[in-house]
Formats: sequence, C-alpha cells, structure tokens
Amino acid sequence: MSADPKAQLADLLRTALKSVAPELADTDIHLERPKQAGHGDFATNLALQLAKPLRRSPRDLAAKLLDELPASPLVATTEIAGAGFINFTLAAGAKTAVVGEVLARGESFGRGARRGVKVQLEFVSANPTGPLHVGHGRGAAYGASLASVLDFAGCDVTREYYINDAGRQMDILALSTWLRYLASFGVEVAFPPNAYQGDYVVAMARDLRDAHKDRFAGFTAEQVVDGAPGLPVADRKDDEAKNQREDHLDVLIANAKRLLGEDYHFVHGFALNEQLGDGRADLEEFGVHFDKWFSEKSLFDTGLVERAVAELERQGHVYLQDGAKWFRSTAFGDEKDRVVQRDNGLYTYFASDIAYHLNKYERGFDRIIDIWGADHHGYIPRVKGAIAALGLPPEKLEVALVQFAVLYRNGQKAAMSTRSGEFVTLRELRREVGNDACRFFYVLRKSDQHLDFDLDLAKSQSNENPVYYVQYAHARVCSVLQQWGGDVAELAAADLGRLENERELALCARLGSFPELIQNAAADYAPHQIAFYVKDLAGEFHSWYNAERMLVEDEGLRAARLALAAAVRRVLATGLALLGVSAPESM
RNA sequence: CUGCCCGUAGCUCAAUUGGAUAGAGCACCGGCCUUCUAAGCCGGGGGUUACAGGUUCGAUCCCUGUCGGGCAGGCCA
Repeated sequence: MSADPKAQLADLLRTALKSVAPELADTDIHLERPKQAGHGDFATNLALQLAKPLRRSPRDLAAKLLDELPASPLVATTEIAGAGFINFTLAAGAKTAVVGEVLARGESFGRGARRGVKVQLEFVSANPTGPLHVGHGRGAAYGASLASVLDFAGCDVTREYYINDAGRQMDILALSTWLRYLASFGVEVAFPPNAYQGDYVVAMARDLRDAHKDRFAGFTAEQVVDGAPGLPVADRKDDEAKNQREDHLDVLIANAKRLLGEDYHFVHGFALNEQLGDGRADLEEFGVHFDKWFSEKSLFDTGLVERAVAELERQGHVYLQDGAKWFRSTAFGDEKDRVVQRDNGLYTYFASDIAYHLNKYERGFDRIIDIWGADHHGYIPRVKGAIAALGLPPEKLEVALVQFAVLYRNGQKAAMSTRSGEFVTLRELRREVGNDACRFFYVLRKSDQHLDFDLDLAKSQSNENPVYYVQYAHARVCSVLQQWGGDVAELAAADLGRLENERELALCARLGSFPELIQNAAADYAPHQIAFYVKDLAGEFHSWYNAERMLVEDEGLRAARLALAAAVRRVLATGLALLGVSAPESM
C-alpha cells in the first residue's frame, strides 16, 4: 500500500476529471483534511471549481466525477455534501498504515526529497555593539527554526550572519570602551549620552586594562574633547540638540583615531571581537548555529562595494548631486532616490548592502531570504531596486519581516534601547525562562504578529507553559515503552488493524498530515505551524492516554497501541527538534 | 501628510491560503488519581471575525472607504 493516500486520491480524481471534462484536465486538484469529523478523511471542492466554466450544477458534476472514479481499495465510502463537496472516507487499513511508515522511516519520516535547491538564509545580523536583546531573540529563534524546516523539507540551506563591522556604530563602541578605560585611570571625560551606556562597556574596558595595562592611556581629558562642541543640557530633545550631540561624538571619535594612531584599530578590534564572541556564544547556547559569518568590512577590502557602485553607474542608474552619488531607485519603485556615496567620499550602509546582495547572487543561490525586523520594511524597495538595476532577478530575494517582540514586566513595557543600556538581554531571558520555553514561545506566533512576551507570566506560570505540555507527551510515551520493556523495532510488525477507536484513528490522521505540514511550513516560511502541530498532536495523545490503556493483556492490541505511541513519540521528537526544543525521556 | 503591517472569545493567539457549524490555551464553573507520569483528562458558559459597502455558489481571508493600534519616511545604521 502506498505511503501517501492523499497523492493516490489526487490521481484517482485526475483520472475521473479527464473523462468528465478533458478540456479542464489540468485543473488544480485540491484535497483537504476536513476539520469537521463527519466530513470524512479527505474532501475536495473540485466540482465547485468546475461548475462555473462548465455551466453545470456542482452537485451533478460531483456525481459525474464519482461515476468515473476508478475503483480503489483505498477508498471505503464517498459522499456528496453541501454545495458540492466530495468527501472520502478511507479504508481502515489505509488510515493506520502511516504508523508502520513512521516506525520504518524513523527520524526521516516527513523529510522531503532533496531537490537541490540552494537557499541562503540571513538572520539576526545584529550590530556587534552590545549584548543581544529579546528582540534579536525572536529573529534568532524564527530564523533557526525556519532554516531547519527548509532543510527538512528538502532544501540545501546556508545560515548566515552579516557582521556590521565597518560602520560608525562600531566606532562609537570603540570610543565608548576607550572612554571607560581612560576613566579607570582617572581621566574624567563627560560620557556622551549617545555613546553606549551599558555596564558591559565598563566590563570590556576592565578587560582591556587587565590585558594591556596603560598602553592606551596617557592622554588628558582636554586632548580627548579637543575641538568638540559643548553638550546641550540633557533635557533638550530637539533636532538641533540632537545634531550637536552627534557632532560632539564625531569629534571625539576623530580625536581617538588621531591620538591612538594604529592602536585605535586595536581597541576597535578588541571591542568587536569581545562583542562578536559574546553574541556567538549566546546564540550557540540558544541552539542557533550559523554556517557563515560574513564581514561587511570584507566587502570593502575585496573592492566589491566599489565594483557594485561602478556597475550601477555603468548601467546608467547613478547621478551626481551636491557632491554625492545617488542611485536612481525611484526608477525601480522606491519613493525617493538614495545616496550610495557621500560627498566626503564614504560609502553609505546602503552601498555595502548592495555589494553584499551582489555577492549573494554571485554565489549562485536559487533563493535568498533576508529576515529583518519589521522596522526595516521601508528598506525593501531600494534593495530590490538595486538588484534589478544590476540586472539580477529581484524575485529571487525574499524578505521575511519579523515584528517586534515587546517585553512586559509588571504589566509595563520594558524599554529596549541598546544605546541607553536599558533592555533585557536574550541571555537574561533564557536564564529566567529556559532555552526550551524561550525557543517555543518565540515561534508560537506568526512572524508578522506582534509578540507580547510577558516575563512575569513566563516565570510564575512556567509549569503551564505549552512547551511542557508537548514534552510531557513525549516523556509519557518513553515511560510506557520502558515499562513494557520490549524491543521497539519489533513493533513495526504489529497488526495495525487492531487500532479501531476514534482517538486512535484521529492520531493516525494527524501523523499522516505531518509530511504536508512540513511542506506548507517551508513554503510559507511559517515555523509556527510546527509549534501548533506538536501541540495538537500532544493533545490528542494525552486524550487517548487517559481514555485507553496501552499495556493490556491482549498481545496483539498491546503491540498495535505501543506502535502508535512509538510513532507519536517519533513525530513529536522530530517536530520539537525542528524548533530547537529538547524532547526529554522523563520529566 | 504619505507608505507598509495589524485589528478574531475577558486576555494571548490559530484557522489547511476562498470552503461546510470560526478553533485552542490561559482565566471562570463542575467532575476524574488503589490502574502505563494529574506538568494530564472529561464536561460547561462564552463571537455581528473593528465598522460600512462590493466581488460570488460561498469571505476572517480578495477590492474600496471609515475608525483604531504599531512601524517607517537621514549624505544614520
């Protein structure tokens, strides 16, 4: 018996369709699993779709299709229902066969055939200027789970982190570290309000001093702030004050570079490596692994930024205005044109991003997926525009936007600014809630939904966490199999015809839908579907567990039920693994 | 002002991509441990899917408008 009743049914319907309406033989045949139990195991709206072009009543067409449907041992009964749905009820053996298939294929049950599709998935890519916070955590959990799902569905996935190691943000971090370092030698410079405030900067300064003593000291406060405009009073929030603070910061950075000379690069690199190493360790602990860490700076070193801009120029999409080079992105649907090279000769972040995407295309991926925070949505038209301008197919790039995760503490929003140092780190969250609950919670919502992460709730009610519900089902099966004490491999030979009651058949149907769930989740970039699936599967298992015993006297029945339980355990473990959540054998 | 996303039970969210009677979990009420793990199960109340139109056999889903919330709109990243 074939492993896939859905595909078989589709074939049968196709045959019937060819004889009923040859001219519409290539109509999409959509088979769904009805949510209503009384509507059979599969249903199709094919007759409803044909009704209009054929100008015939849907119910008549349904009857005609059933007349022409080839006989098959797969189908027990059919019915025409509602406006013209065709409902199929499968033969008993066809429903339970999936249990044998799960046990035979083991952890590869549900895995899609390798199709040789090369996918590049870039996510997190947070500036290495401080600890990852709860917002990054969502992108990390979503990206890692999506990567696993795509891989499992049959794609060749490269997970990549883009390191912004070339921009002004890194200079600000280097300056912040140096100022804290100088302060530890008694050089008191007013710490700029728009520099990085967090305690981790003080810690880095201490590390720097421990490792290199006074190598970067020996300057006076006057030298450090030489030529800088005074800082406006703290409560001024207007644009003028803001600009003045930024100017102040820029002068301090320039002074640092001048005073430290070559040593500036050392401090810069020191801060970068500390933060990058910290972020990498944080992510690995979270079960989030990257195949490649791509440096923005390398794009400049290899001349790719220059080449990308030159190529845009060659294609005639760049013009000069006010001393800057502008990319004519309005020609590609953007709201306004964008600067790629400033009047001071420096390339913008956008320019290196164009170069990075050019590099992605040149590496020969079939599909390129960027996962961005939703606040970057305005950035999509210009990036796609640049890709089109380079003569590359923009539809190869897909941007998945992830809405913010907002953390609530005591019923109030927690502030989340990296520069002010007021935020909850991913590490803190993981310690409080645990990695498993953290990973599960993050993907329990569609990515385009805002996520309210109530920390107090997650802490106080962690026992009612849905992740435990799923893990508990897994542990329960383990416990039963252990008490049975037999060889699980022998269960593959069980007579599955003994699975008869409603709950058992419902579980079989749920298991049978797992392979198509994988394909759907991969196609929609929707790992949350996996989370809901394992919740549903666990729920149906718990329900069955309470209604029926597995370790019964009747050997045949016992083997059949244990086989079903083992199959449930297998699929739960696979699903949880895709989400980066552990499947404990006991709880 | 302009653009994008969102609006579903008291709260947090689903809904097989346009399908049949819109489902779960919390919270609330009532039951189930002498039997494979009670982090579990069974039962109950809860809805004009923000609002008004339109498209069609059929709309939470697609189109238009209104209201409400979030986010963007730098020679910042």
